[in-house]
Amino acid sequence: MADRSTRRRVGIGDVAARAGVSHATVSRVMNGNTTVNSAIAARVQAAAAELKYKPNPVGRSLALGKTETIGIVVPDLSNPTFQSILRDVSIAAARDGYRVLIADSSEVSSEEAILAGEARRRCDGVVLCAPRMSQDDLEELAPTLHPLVLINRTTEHSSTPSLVVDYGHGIQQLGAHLVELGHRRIAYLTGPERSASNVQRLRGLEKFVQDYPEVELQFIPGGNTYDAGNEASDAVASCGATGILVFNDVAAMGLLHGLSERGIRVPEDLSITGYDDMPFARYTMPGLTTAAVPITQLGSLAWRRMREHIKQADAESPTDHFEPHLEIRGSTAPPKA
Amino acid sequence: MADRSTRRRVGIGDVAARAGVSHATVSRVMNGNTTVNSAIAARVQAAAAELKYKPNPVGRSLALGKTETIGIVVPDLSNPTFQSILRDVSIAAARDGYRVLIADSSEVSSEEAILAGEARRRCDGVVLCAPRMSQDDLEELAPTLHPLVLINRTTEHSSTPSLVVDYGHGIQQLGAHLVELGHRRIAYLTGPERSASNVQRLRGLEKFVQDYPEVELQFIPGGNTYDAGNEASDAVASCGATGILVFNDVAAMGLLHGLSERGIRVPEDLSITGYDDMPFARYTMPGLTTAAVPITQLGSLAWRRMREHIKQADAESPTDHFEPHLEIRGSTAPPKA
DNA sequence: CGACTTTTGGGAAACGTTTTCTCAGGATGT
DNA sequence: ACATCCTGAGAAAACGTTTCCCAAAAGTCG
Repeated sequence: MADRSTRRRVGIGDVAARAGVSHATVSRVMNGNTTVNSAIAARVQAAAAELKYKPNPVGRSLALGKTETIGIVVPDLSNPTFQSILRDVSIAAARDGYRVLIADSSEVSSEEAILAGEARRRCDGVVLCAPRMSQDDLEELAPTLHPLVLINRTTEHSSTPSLVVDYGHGIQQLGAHLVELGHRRIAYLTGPERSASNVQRLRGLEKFVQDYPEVELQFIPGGNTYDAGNEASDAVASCGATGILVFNDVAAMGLLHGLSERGIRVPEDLSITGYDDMPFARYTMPGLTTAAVPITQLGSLAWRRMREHIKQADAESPTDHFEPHLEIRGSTAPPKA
Repeated sequence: MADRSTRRRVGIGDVAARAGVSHATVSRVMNGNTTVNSAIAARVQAAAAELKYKPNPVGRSLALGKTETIGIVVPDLSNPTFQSILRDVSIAAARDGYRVLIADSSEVSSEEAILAGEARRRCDGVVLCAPRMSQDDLEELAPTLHPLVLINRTTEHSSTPSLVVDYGHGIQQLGAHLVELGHRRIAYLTGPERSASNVQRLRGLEKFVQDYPEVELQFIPGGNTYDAGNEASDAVASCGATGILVFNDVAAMGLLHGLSERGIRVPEDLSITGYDDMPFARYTMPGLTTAAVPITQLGSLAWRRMREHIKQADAESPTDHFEPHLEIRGSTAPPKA
């Protein structure tokens, strides 16, 4: 079985034998340890090159106690927001020689804790996007996961860096925008009920109605998918509002499509806003007025925080805030007289 | 340093000590080996549970020679096609207890081989999407990567399963669709020059002009991004063609937007087709006529092939073909008289 | 009740590295 | 010429598992 003439991977021992030195020396050379005679080093390099030796990362990880990999837990990889985060984290991490292991919890929040734990065991740290996890579960889980970076969540225990988007503020801006255009009857097409960012939007809307007592705000159950937005079309069409705040761009696009099929024109008959400013938001017709989340900075900053905590367990753990800004496009206009 | 009272992770040894048995027995219990007395097994289970013991996957991987992880190399995670593949592969693999490590080559084809090699060393197999890699490089690389599954590429050496979309056929269908609508002057807005799937489209177009000698086909340099499509707007507007075949949906959407800004109406003034049928293609206004690539089957089938080869190195290696089908929406119509 | 088989669990090797410890030998200083 | 320092490389331990090999215990059969 240990037949080395057959297809066994070339190991450090093979290089050592070929260069006529010990394992240890080969290891030293491969890791740029300078305490080795340059003539021998050259011989080892040559042997390694001839055999095309590459250190086995698993053995390396075991000895070093680190994998140079981080895990990222997302609720749904088909969601553009998480795709974007994943991509940016991955690129930022790659720049520092780290890789990313993905764990898609498929929106099953009970899986998130398990997946995160498994990921953590395989990786040097975890980036956790768990919008639905209860706060209690999060508080319990977080300490076991360090180094940990949270996206859009925070914990009591302050040693975990968080990156949070101020969803409440963004929705207020969108609401204010509609009011300025003259809308008084406004509806919010909600997101997933237990989503943390949906709750933030609801809080923002509470403030919004305080600031503008003249508006009449109603809530229509929605979701965070195209289909959810699309299926809400009838409810939206008959609700009497002239301006619709939709949970996110994806649902807004579903709604946009549904309305167009019903002959309702946007923005002439109804103003629609999205949320996120995902890449395609500008490509709808009309372009979607939305709150732009500066998602690009988010991924790379997440990695920066992660790196700091990997290097130094007690690094500072600030909560980074991201302010969405209004992106006004064609889907909003003054209401019909 | 090996101070076990401080924050060291609980290992198999701790469980063994607590249960009053040896490492070996704990390992047997954890792996469901039935040759262990049920009373002792229960004791071990209890000890493991009390200590919250979870086997260290790195040690496990080293002993077992497998990581239960596969790598996936993609040229660009912001491309919806690869996002989709990644997601589906990830979900399918997760169902069998495998994880996915991502490697984004950022469109740098010289990186692809290196990334793939590194991924392979860390994983039990690699799914490779390398549309730009030269055939020679691919032939040289492929044997070193097994188990390997190729997306949209094939190799001579027949032990590598491939999943290929017949891009040539799809573009012929799109062309035929335009001809049937009455278009005679048609342009192809090309993709990246060295992209394998672009080459396939070009081959398909050769056949297309043979089948329809009456059409006048011209080529306009484009790309695979929104911006590339958008920037080609002027060239497209002034080329005299009435129907435009665009490399993919993303570029088509960029073009659509650019044309709309210039006051050119689609499909009244110009018919546009995309390619891929990405999720948003139906949400543009007008909806994009496109060749739908059955991308969902692709990811899960890729995993199935991978699993077969992980289990059994000499498993069959078929080339799976995917036929795009025409998806006719609002962006195509008869040309102006 | 003894010989022979079967269970069962421990010891030790294996997986492929890195790193500490140790010591040989050359250089240096006096 | 001798003691001392330093350099550099090998031996061995460590990382955390799984699994092979064996011996002891237990069971079976005549």
